[in-house]
Amino acid sequence: MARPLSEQKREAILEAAVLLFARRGVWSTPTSAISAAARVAEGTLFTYFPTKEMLVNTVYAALKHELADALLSAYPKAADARVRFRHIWDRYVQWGVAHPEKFGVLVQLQASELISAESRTLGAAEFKEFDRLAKDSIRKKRIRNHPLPYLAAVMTSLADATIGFVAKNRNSRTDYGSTGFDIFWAGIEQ
Amino acid sequence: MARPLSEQKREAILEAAVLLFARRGVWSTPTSAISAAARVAEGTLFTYFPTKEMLVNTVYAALKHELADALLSAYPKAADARVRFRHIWDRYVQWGVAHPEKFGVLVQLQASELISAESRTLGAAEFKEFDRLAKDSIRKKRIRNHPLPYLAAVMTSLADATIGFVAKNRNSRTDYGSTGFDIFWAGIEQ
Amino acid sequence: MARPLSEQKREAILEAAVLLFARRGVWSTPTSAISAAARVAEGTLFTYFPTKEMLVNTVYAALKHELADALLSAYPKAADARVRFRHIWDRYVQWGVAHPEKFGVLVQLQASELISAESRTLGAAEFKEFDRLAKDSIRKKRIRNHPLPYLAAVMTSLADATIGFVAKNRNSRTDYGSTGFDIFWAGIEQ
Amino acid sequence: MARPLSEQKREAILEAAVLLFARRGVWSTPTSAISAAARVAEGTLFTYFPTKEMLVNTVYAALKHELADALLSAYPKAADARVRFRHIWDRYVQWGVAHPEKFGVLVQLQASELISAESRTLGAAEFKEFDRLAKDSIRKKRIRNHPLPYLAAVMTSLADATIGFVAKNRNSRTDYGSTGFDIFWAGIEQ
DNA sequence: GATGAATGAGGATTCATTCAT
DNA sequence: AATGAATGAATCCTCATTCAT
Repeated sequence: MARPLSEQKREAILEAAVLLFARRGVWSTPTSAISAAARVAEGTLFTYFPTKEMLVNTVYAALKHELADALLSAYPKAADARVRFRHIWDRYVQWGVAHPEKFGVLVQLQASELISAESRTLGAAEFKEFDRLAKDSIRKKRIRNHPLPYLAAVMTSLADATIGFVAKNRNSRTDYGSTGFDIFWAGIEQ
Repeated sequence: MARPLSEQKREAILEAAVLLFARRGVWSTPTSAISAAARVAEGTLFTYFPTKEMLVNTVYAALKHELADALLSAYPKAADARVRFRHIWDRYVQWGVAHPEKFGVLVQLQASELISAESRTLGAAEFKEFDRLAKDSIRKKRIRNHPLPYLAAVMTSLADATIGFVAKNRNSRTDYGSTGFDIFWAGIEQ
Repeated sequence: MARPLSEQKREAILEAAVLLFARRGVWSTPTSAISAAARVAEGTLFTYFPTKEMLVNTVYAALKHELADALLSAYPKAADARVRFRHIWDRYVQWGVAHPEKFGVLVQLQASELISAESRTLGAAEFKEFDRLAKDSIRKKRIRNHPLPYLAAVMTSLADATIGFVAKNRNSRTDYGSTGFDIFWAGIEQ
Repeated sequence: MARPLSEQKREAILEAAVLLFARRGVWSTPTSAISAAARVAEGTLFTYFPTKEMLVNTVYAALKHELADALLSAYPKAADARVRFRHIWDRYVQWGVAHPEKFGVLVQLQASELISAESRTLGAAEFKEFDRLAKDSIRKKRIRNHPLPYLAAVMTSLADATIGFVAKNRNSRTDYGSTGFDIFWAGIEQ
């Protein structure tokens, strides 16, 4: 048998891509820079990702997945709706603040025509726990009745906007994380 | 004597740029495509905009300005805070829905590393009426006290998220425009 | 008005291409080598020939045309059929011997999948004087009746084979040029 | 102990190469495509043929050999010169018509700079029966006296040209195979 | 100022070949 | 010997920008 594909190299490429995308922008980072940063030959990148576009979409999927994962650790399944929303909100914002490059790349990719419709659909599907929570809360009349995708968009956009403020105002009077959630919750609660 | 720069050509270039940026993405539209679409020679573009980056930033500024302008037409200066917020919200959303290419480009540019910090600052400054309204409303205790830039970000991000839903669901039951504003208002009112 | 396309540069590129194709083979000569040899920037080549394939097909057409032209100078229109055939034969062989690179490239291209069907058709059309002569000779029963394209192929292939021998045996006893024609004529005369 | 080289794999690679060379051209077929078609690993190809060039030359030699072989089956050693020439001619043309891919590749390689002088010499040597026949016929004054290599070239080039016409005009009035031989024979007979 | 040809650095891939398994 | 991942030089072409006309 030949050398097996190395998960380690794949990861290195993915990580290097995120880092460079964050620093220089997706379109301004050549694949050669990525392979160099990953300490891999230029050609090797293409044995793991057949095109740059595929690499970019994989980066997107990976980040979405990581973010979705972060939302669920220690998720208080049984708690009150507000508590659960707050948990998700907090994790979301914390992840963005803790991983500014990753978060920046996610935002960049969100707006990019490089991400296929399929990738977007798959990315959205990662957040099914949010959907469950929202549906449950609507049924229990804790929040007003809105289409689930819109609710998700509202939370995401608010959180995205919030992350920047938290990051840039760490020692300000205002706790943007809490403030943001309060706005969000007041906006949707019944 | 030298011919003076033609405002008409400048406009043609700018319009062509917006159209093509919307269709193909900023990075995937060569300046040559823009000059062709504007019916202008390749070199001419550079007598109006010394670099592509400058052109992009000018496009950004122009769109920001146009949007800001749209918010103010028939602005009910004397009306109640909620009415005025609603006016701005509606105009914002309407503009986005009515000019999908322009709106799309704005979103793209927002997330792009091509837009200089200066451009962003200038862009934000266009919305001083919003700031005035917000400050006034806080003083009058119609809305809770939040830093003005954050309030602006909250409204913008919510409206941005809303525009997509309005555009894609024109004949759905849900009136995303109103729904969105209700959420926004409930979120910030005192 | 801007700089006009330079016929001189076009020629230089074409000539450089022929030379390098002859030396290194079509597939082994990078466009960069051609532009360098033509003392032109790499990009310039592509303003004259949009793709390498187009360049190759143009080279082919140019050589075919040059060869066809050579056949006709001082063509004895009124002479006897044999004399006219001999004229064409001689000119063909002489051209091949006098321009070994060009001839070599033509042979190479003949066998290449880079030459489009269209190019081949156009190339064949250059030799209409031969067709006229052949048709006339058949009518006058100077040569046997064969389909014109086949007759052309017979002459061409024989001449092609002959050229190599003439070139490599300049001072041999055998005059391959005459010998070849004798074989050709004996083969087709009535 | 090491596994011995497998004649079967060698053949598979050679056959795959011919097929792909015919379809896509020698230069446009990557070795990886050949190994894939031969159901062999990419690296394996190189244990049988150290370089692509070697592989190509081997393909050439194999085809030349196969063709030469075809000429001799049921060769009428004792028959009249014309009959023997006709036999060789017919077999040659038939082989080309019956194996269009192989024939096409041979033509391609003939014109290619990939084939070493040595390969060409060895290839020519395969046709010694033709030389014997020619020498004999000259001595017996059945054909005119020409250098043997030139005679071979004349026949080969005529036959090559003929094969294309036979292949493309299977149900035409003209029997290009016979016609071609008649031309050839009339050209060389004494 | 307007034009569009000229420039050449840059970039995503490809591919023959090597080498670890 | 067989495998197929790893390598990196090489290639065609693009495109922002310059410059001759």
